[in-house]
Amino acid sequence: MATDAEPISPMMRRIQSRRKRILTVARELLLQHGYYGMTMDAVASATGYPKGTIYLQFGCKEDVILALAAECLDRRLAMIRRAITYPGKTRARAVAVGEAVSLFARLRPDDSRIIHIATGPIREKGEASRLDAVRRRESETVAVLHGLLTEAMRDGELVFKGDATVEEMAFGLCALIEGGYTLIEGGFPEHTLGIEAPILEMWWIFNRLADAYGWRPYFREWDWEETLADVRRNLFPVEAQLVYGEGCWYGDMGPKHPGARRRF
Amino acid sequence: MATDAEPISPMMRRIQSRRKRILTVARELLLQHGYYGMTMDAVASATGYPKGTIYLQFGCKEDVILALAAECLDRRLAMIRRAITYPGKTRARAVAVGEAVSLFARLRPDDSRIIHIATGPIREKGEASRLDAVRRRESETVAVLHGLLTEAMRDGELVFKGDATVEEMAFGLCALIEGGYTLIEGGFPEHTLGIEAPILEMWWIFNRLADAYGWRPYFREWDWEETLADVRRNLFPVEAQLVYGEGCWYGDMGPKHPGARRRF
DNA sequence: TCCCAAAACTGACGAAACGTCGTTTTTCGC
DNA sequence: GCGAAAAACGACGTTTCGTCAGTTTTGGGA
Repeated sequence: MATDAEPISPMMRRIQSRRKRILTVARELLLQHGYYGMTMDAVASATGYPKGTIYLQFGCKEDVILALAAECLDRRLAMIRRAITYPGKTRARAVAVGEAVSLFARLRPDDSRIIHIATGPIREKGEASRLDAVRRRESETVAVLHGLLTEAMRDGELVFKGDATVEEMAFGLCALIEGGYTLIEGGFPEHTLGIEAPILEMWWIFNRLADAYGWRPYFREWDWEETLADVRRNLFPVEAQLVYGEGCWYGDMGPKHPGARRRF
Repeated sequence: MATDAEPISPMMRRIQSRRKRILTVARELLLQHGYYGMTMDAVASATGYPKGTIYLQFGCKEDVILALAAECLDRRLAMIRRAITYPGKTRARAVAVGEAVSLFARLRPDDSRIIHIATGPIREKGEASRLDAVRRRESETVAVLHGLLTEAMRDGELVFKGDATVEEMAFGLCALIEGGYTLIEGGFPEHTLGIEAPILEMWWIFNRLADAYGWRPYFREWDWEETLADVRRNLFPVEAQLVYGEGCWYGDMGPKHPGARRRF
C-alpha cells in the first residue's frame, strides 16, 4: 500500500539507507538515554550525518520517535497477522493472537517501551502524517480482532449469551490487552498485587471473558494447553523457543500436571 | 498521612498559597497549549512570580506536571473512596466504584487528560519523590478494588467458579478500566469500532466479567438499574446531575423500558 | 566530454526554553 | 531594633531545537 513504486534510483537508494541508519541510531539512543537523553545533535554525531541532513527526512525529533513506533507496531502487527492465519476454530485463533501479543511483549520489551513512549505528549508535536501512520497501525490491530469476532459469529462458534455486540466484545478485549500491558509496564501487578506472572494471569482472564460471552468451545470443552503448544510449535517456533527455552512449550500455562491445572 | 503538622506560620502560608497559584496557572496553560506549549517562562509571567521563585518549589517543569497529576488522582481517589462506602452488597459497591470512575471521566475530562499526559516520558525527568506521590495514588486505587474483592470473598458473595484468585480478578478489572479509558481518550471505540457510548459498553463488559467470576447477585438476579440510580441519587447527586442532567438518573444505561434492556 | 540548472547537502547560526546564582529583600529570634 | 538566616528575584549561562544561505553533487543534453 504505502510502498512507493521504484526505489531504483541510486539517489533514492542512498536516501533510504540513510533514513534507516538514522532510525537505528535514534532507537539506540532513545532506549539507552530515554526521551530527554536522545538529542538530535547526538543522533547527528552518532550517525555522522550533519543535522541538516537529518532534518531533511524528519521534521522534528518527535517525528523520529513516531517513525520508530510505527516500525515497532509493524512488527507486532506482523505477528498478530501471522497468528490470525492459524487454522482451526475461531477461539483457537484468538488464543493464537493472544500468544502473539504475549510473545511480542516478552521478546521485544524495547519495542513495547517505544510504543509506550509514543503514547505521550509526543503526539502533540509530531507531523500529522506520521501520527496517522501510527494510528492506522493501531486501528489495524483492533480491526483484526473485530474481524475474527465477526467471523466467529458468522460461523456460529460465537453465540452471545444474552444481548451483546461484536463491537462491545472487541472493545473489551482490546481494553484488557491495552490496559494489561500498560499496568505490566508500570510494574503494578507485581508491586501492588503481588502477581508474579502477570501475562499468565491475562491468559486466564481472557478465557473467562471468552466463556462469558459464549465463545465455543468453552474452556472446559477443549484442551487449550495443547492448542497453545501447537501455536508455539507451528506458528511461532523461533519466538517461543527464545522466550520459553528449549522444549518448554508449556512453560507459561502454570503447573503441568492436569490435576493442578485451573478449571472453570 | 502526608499532611505535614502545622502550616501555621505566616511564611508557610504564603508559600502554600503561591504553590497553589503556580499549579492553577500551570494547569491552565497545560490544558490550553499542551505539554510543549506550557513553558516555565509563561507560568512565571502569568503568575507574576519570577522564575527563580517557581524553581524553589518545583525542581523542573516535569515536577509541576506530576504535582498536577497527583491532584487529579486525588480527586478521582476521593470519588472512589466515597463510592466504596456505599452500603449494601459488595457487587453493588463495585457498581458504585465503576460509576465513580465513569462520572469522573465525564465530569473532569481535563483531569483525565492530565493523568494521561503524566503517563509519558515525563516520568523520566521528574524527581523521585514526586513520582512516588503519583505512584502511591495509583496503587491506592488498585488497593481499594482489591480490598473490596477480598471482602466480597470473605462474605461469601464472591465464590469463584473454578480456580481463580482475588489478585487475578483485581488485575483484570483494573486493566479493563485503564485500557478502556486509554482507548476512549484516543477515540478508538468511536472511530474504529463505531461505538457511540463507550462508557456504557464498559458497564456491560464489567457485568459480564463479574458474572463470569461468580460474583453474586448475578446480573439477572438483581435490579442493577435501580442500584445505579440509587448510587447516583444518594452518593453522587451533584456529579450525576451535572453529567446526566435534571432527573435523568437512568440516562446512561440505555433504553429505559425493561423489555429493551439487555439481559444475560 | 563538458556544461549548467536543479536538487541535495552542510554546519554555523539564531531562537527558545530550561535552569542557576549572586545580589537584594524579608523574616524572625533575641 | 539588630543581625543572621531564609526567601525572593531576574538577569544570565547553557542546552537543544530547528533553519538557511552558501556549497557540492547529480543528471541529462549539446
